[in-house]
Amino acid sequence: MHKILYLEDEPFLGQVVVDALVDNNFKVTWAKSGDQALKNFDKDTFDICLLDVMVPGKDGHAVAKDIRRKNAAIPIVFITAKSQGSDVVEGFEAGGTEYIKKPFSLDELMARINNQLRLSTGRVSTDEEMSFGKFTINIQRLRLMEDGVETHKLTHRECEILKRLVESSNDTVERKNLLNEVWGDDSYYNSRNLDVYIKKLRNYLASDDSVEIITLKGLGYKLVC
Amino acid sequence: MHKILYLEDEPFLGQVVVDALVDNNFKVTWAKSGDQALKNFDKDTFDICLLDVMVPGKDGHAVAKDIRRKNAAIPIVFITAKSQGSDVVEGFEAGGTEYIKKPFSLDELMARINNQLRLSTGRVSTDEEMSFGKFTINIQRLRLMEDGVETHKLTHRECEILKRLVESSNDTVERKNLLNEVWGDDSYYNSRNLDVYIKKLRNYLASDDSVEIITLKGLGYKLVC
DNA sequence: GACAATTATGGTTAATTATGGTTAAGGTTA
DNA sequence: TAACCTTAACCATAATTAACCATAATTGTC
Repeated sequence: MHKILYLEDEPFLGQVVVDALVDNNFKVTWAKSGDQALKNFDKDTFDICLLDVMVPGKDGHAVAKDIRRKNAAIPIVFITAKSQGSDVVEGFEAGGTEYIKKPFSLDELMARINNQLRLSTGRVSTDEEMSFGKFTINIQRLRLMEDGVETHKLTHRECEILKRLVESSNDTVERKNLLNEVWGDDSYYNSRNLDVYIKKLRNYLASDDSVEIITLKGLGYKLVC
Repeated sequence: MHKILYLEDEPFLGQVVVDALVDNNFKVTWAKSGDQALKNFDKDTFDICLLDVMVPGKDGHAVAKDIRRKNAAIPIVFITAKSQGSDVVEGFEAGGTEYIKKPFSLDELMARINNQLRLSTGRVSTDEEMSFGKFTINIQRLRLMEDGVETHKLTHRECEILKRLVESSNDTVERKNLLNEVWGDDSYYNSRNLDVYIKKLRNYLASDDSVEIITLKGLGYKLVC
């Protein structure tokens, strides 16, 4: 989960953006003035800043300059109503890394923020792989391999669940946690759904006796290997 | 890649413009005085000159006259704060082929420079390019290259979608975001339409096994490489 | 505490629904 | 007209829901 510092004085727009950010799994600190933004920046650590330029008092550009002095690397995204070139230039001078003009769609906003985060964290791809028993799963490509040979393509649900079990291998994964992480809620139907996926995964893993998904009835599952 | 000679004495603006030029694939020589610009012009060969008129000492117009004497064809673009007609006339007399008034946006600047290059050499050059696996896409020219060799022309839609996937490579692009960004709405028909484009892109990318467009059913796509 | 009765939970398989894949036929526009 | 985009029709598969079965956990009774 990424932490974002958001500077916006308009309550309506601010609430809409905050909601969108939260939906997209950000931890949001919403500052309503430049001074408040800087105070928050000192108190906590953030992954990215989203600053509206036109706020009363210390504006977004001024805030950015201060932030940039303290942190040379953090991505700073500006929101502006002005669409003049000079404003963009000023923004880049202030240390901004991206610019969004009002009006913007929430999708566009999220795309730009994610893009900046990716750029800042280094865009290394690293095929993420995890091994257990004679199996290896490739998270990026949704593949299950046995002794290095691909045996199954996984669907993204299958992969999510298996990944979660492997992460905690030889340790219990609580059913309700699994449900909440994969589906976002632990309703009855999703619970039945999970049963179906566990069955599928057990079939995939049947060829290695040393690997088992153990049921802890009333609690959860444990992948032993 | 085109070589550009840039005369500018203001360090802030200069750095912003240099960064933008580099981002757009130019090799930049940044001179901070008229004399230095002329020295550089003699030492190297350039495809275009970008001269701020108002610099101390030998100004942009004077530099242009000298350059024009040595090279009758090279495009010269002036940057000026003055917006008076007389200044423009003087610029053209000095051999300038284009004029940009401060304040300007970087987009506008790039557009004018590209325009001049196109006029002078018959081909554009900023060429925003993105690479992944053994592929490179050229956004302006709508080309897909494999190991530097053009293999496909892309249509506008194909390019937009591929660009979006590459921007977020190894990360999920949600279907609804993709639809909203490319078509502006995520109606049923556009959704079927997207399927068709994904199919086309997969065909284009089939020759490199390390590059894949992964489907996350119910969620979106992910280009892994 | 032993035991069956009951209940809760998960297993298994199949049916249903939603989503995406594929190919081709219409439209549009330069 | 050719290139491109959109729509359509049909197919394939993933995700979900349903129905029924099995068993562990709990409860009640002696």
